[in-house]
Amino acid sequence: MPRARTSQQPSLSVRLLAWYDVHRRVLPWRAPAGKRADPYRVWLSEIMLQQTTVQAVAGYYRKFLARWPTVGALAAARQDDVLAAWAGLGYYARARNLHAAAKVVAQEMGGRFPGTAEALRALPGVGAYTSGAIAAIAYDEKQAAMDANAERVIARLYAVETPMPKAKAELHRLCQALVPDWAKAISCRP
DNA sequence: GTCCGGCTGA
DNA sequence: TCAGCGGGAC
Repeated sequence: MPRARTSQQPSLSVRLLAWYDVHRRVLPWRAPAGKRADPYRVWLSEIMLQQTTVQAVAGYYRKFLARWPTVGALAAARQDDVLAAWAGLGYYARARNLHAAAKVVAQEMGGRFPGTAEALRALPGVGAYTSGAIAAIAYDEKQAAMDANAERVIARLYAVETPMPKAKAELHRLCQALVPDWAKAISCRP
C-alpha cells in the first residue's frame, strides 16, 4: 500500500532548473556560471539557432564572434562580408536582418541593446520567441520563450485541444504562468 | 522524401 | 493568416 504523501512535489520550474544544473551543456554562447551574459552574444546565438541545430551553429558562432566581437564591429562590416561568413547556414534573410539590426543598435542606440523584451522585439529578425529568450537569458526578465516544441509540451501538459496556431496565445499564457520570479537565483547558482 | 528549437512580407 | 526560406538529419 502506498505511503500517504506528506509533502507535495516541487514545482515544475524547480524540477526543470534542478535538471539544468546537472545536465546543461557547455556551449560557446553561455556565460560561465554566476556571470552575466553579453546581450550581443545571446542575440547572435539566438538568431543563428533559429531553425538550426547547435552543432551547425557552434562553428559559425565562434567565427562571427572572433571577427566581429561587438555589435559595433558587426555594424561596421560590409553586408557582403556578413553574408559570405553566413554562407552554409541557410535562411539568408537572417544574415541580412542581423546586419540591419546591428546597425540600428550601433547607430541609433549608442551600441547598447534594447533593455527589454518588448524593445528587442522591434529589431529586424527578432520575433516573439527570440525577444523572450534574449531578455530571459541576458536580462533575467521573467519571460517565457516558447518555441514550437515548448508549445507542444505545454499543450499536452494542460490538455489544450485548440488547434494550432489558434492556441498560441493561450499556450503562451500558460507557459508564462510557470516562469518563477526567482528563476535567476537558481539558474545562476555556480 | 519529409521534417524541422522562427521570422517576414503579402 | 500563411507560404517560403536553406541546409542537415533521419
